[in-house]
Amino acid sequence: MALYRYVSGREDLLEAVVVRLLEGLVGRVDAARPTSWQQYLQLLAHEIRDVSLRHPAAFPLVVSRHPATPWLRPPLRDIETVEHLLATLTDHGFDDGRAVDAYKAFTSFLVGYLLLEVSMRVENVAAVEEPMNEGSADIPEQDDPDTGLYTAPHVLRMRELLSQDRGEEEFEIGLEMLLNRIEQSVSH
Amino acid sequence: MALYRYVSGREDLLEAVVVRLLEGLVGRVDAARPTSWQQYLQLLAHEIRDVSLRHPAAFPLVVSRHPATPWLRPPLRDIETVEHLLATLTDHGFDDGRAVDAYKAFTSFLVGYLLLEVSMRVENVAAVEEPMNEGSADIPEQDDPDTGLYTAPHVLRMRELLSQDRGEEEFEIGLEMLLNRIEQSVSH
DNA sequence: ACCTGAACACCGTTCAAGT
DNA sequence: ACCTGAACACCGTTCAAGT
Repeated sequence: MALYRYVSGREDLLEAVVVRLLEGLVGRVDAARPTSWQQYLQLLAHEIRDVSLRHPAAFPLVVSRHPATPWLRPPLRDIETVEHLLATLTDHGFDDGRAVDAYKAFTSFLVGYLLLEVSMRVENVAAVEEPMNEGSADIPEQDDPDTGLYTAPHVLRMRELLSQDRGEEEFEIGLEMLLNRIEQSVSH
Repeated sequence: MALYRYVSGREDLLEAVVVRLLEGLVGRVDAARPTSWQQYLQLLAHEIRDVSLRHPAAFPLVVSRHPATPWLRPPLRDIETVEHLLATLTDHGFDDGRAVDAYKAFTSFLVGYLLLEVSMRVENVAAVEEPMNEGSADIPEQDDPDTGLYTAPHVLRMRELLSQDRGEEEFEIGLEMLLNRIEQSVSH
């Protein structure tokens, strides 16, 4: 209860966690002195990915909490960060429309990749930490051959590939593709 | 309390909601008799987008609930749907590796775009429906010029563009780009 | 077969007392 | 200035009674 001296309640506490996770982000990107907008976005993307990997259980908060205003998009949830991003793109010759488009595509990309990457890890961690809170009875054990997999030969065959974690590679490829797309849009 | 006759508890209830939202999806895609894998993925993507737009408040559940097994990725959370997708890609000449890559990229794309699109709508709806549960005191009104925006000229200038909802277009463009990328990977 | 009141555990929050 | 016990409201869940 002592926490109530520092935060106004549960919501405020969670908000503070999110702020804490993201603080210093822009500063670290700046410190690396990127020379192109591509490098800038790449650095920023990796900083955020690092956050998500360091705090896999908390990262969903960053993504799912409502930002202060509806036009700020997770995981770039604060004005300072967005200002910095838009300013950087503008400096590199983006007009307003392309800059905003790039911001939106960039945030969607980050949410899509990082949320799924992180949720995979959290599930496994949680499964180990809490020893079956309600048993695996609710969720049918679908890797048990007689509950459904035998009617799903493709899934069965590709199971190894599906559970393989190539997060790093996939992230890199997706990011590269995104940058290419933005590059094309910026040169008409 | 009468619900406890039908579901085993809160978790089970939420799971049932998710199942309900997604049911019939594969069937509707099938009914449209897609002739290429591109068309198949496009139909599937639009079906899921329709779900998210019809149920913006419930859609985050689809995305954030742990699927039955860690190698199933939201929003394609059940074996039948994934089997159908993998089978379709295989039929169209994908090897296992590319099929799985396509599945992963496809789900990441859907999560990224739809979660952000939907969260924008929910916030506005919620803001209207519940008349200020804790006042706007916690969240500093950042569109008020003297709380931060005056130090963020780019954000201020692009504000209209940022809050514009071009969900449909953005989704279409992103999907097109994704399909192109998969196409390239499939032809080496 | 289905619903419901009362009770319980649990969690977020408040407040009056403690140091 | 900071922490804490007791109390309260609220929610998920159970169970014994109701029809």
